[in-house]
Amino acid sequence: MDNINIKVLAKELNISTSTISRAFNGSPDINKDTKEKILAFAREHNFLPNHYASNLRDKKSRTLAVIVPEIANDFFAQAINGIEEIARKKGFYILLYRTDDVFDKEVSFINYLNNGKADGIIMSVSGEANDHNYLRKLEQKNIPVVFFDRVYEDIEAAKVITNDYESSFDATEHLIDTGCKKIAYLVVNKSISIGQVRMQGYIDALKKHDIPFVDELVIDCSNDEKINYGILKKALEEIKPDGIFSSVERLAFGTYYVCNDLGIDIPRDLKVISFSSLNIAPLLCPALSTITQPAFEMGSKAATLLFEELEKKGVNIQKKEHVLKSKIFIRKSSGG
Amino acid sequence: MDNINIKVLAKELNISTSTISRAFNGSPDINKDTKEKILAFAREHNFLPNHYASNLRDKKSRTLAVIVPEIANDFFAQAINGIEEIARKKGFYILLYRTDDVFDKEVSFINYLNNGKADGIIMSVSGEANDHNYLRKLEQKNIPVVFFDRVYEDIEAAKVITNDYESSFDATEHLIDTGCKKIAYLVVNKSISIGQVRMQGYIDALKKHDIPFVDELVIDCSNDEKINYGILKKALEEIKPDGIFSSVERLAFGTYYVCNDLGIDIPRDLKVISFSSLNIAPLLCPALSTITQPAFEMGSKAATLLFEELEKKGVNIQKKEHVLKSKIFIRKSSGG
DNA sequence: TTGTAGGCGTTATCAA
DNA sequence: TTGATAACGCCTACAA
Repeated sequence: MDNINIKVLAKELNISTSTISRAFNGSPDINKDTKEKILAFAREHNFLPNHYASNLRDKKSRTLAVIVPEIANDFFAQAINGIEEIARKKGFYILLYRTDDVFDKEVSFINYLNNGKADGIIMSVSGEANDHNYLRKLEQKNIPVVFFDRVYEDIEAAKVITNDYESSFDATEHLIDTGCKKIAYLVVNKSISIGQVRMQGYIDALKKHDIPFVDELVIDCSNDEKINYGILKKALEEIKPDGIFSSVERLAFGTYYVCNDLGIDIPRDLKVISFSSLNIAPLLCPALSTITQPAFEMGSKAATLLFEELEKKGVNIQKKEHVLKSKIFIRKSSGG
Repeated sequence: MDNINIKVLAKELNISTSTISRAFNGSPDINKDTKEKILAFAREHNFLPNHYASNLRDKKSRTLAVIVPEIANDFFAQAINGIEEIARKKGFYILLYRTDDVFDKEVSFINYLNNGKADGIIMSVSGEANDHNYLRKLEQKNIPVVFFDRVYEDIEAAKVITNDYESSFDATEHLIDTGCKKIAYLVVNKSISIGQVRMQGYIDALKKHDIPFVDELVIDCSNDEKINYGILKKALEEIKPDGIFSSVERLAFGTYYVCNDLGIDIPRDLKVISFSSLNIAPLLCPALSTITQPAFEMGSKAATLLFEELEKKGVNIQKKEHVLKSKIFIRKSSGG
């Protein structure tokens, strides 16, 4: 009995394949003893129904695709945990894909998902918007998508985001309150929606306090640590800001490194606050003030919304933005 | 043309299904023009061959299962990246599963994988060894397994580990060299192999320097931050070690928090070194001395070994331990 | 180079 | 409560 399957089992037990199948699917139409006999025999022979055959019949994979720009990142790792938590309760598994912020990888994976690999998709988008028709194809196939954190505005789907504008406004205002006059905004990709929203909060806070917005203070960085080091060093040396509002955790770390090397004292010479999901922000030198998104909750919320869509029966789910709140933690890096 | 498939395409194009199939599988037995016509038409109608049907035929899923205790953890996140890198090159995708260090979850997932969901498995095991027969079943199904970091000694499989004994010995000796007389060893689960190996390095380093091993200095912690805080606080207050060798990153952080609260000065009163994959260890207060495993490389090595097994043709792959080297970074927390 | 046809392993429908 | 049978969508001998 090498390649065991339902047919072989049926023959061995002198039972039909339908009955075997019923034993595995919690069907009520089966005698208890028969079922037990089948399951016992199956266990003994290490048999389980083949997923691909089942999926082919059911057109269901019980798999969720999760697409994120990076994995080795506190925010995304925690969000994945949140997704997994919900998925697990539903008996679903996670197919994980990392885009490295490369648009083409996102497109190719989405296209790959287009035929049966996953029942639904949860994603934080890679980058700036070009043509999003590759996502629209999913609709035709009834594969729902939920965005979290980084979204495409032009795609109709459930979206889980945080109150980025408000947090950014508050963070910037906090820096102003501590006396900063020249606050730089650090961003990785100015053009993606999240970078823009956060920048708008920054701009409006400046405006409220009659501080002119200076283009030069928007420091556009890359995904490469070394290049960023150069950019940040140059900015700190030449522009000499007295406050930093970083829209991305990594850039705050970069700032720390540069400050260490240049002998700039945080918070005396430079106050820093950053979006960050780092648990040990209090242990940094100095403790980093953070705007912390509820990463885990965002993940679980996104998964919950996805399951609502998957389970809907004719009823239409609200494809709208669901806003969760970030928390601001003032610590020593901004004088707290 | 709602539910499109190879048959529908065939009818539309007046071509047989086999030819359609050939167009998608890089078969040489097809006219170039025919192929182009088919692919163009398919693209236009947003068609791709169904994975489940293909997998069912081929008995291949082009999917790798990755099982880790946690995701929101620098070591595992980096290792997953390494795995993904290789998998991607091979056109494989990642099914991710987190065990939370719960043995039963590991068993249930492995059993789930037993029939077709993945072609191979890369795992860092959850916990102490009980009965590992659930893993042996995979062999029967020709689903290869590669372990990394945390392994089961009694299962024959390729294993990617680091020179833990040596690193632990060196780290402990380093603490001794800086003058520590009373070094505590922090561990989460004494009984799993990795905790034991690291402890042995610690013990042997003590022995070499004629420092008696004291059982009380082995601090066995849990997976719960709060409980650990209590354990560590008690240990630091009552046992008053002058050195800490932590086998797990999290416990070093816990130590930092306790020291902050108790006013214990690192490194003056207490020197600390820890296994850790934290990138920003230099930014901690004080900068943390670390034993850093090559997490990314471990992941990519594990994946490479797995593919060797998957691609083997009759040839037997060496199911042995592959040892990569950790690096020790001496920083301020241990007086560096 | 293309077409025919059988089967991959499962499950739902229908009949018994 | 059980069994026979026809799909699910694809791929690969084999034949043409």
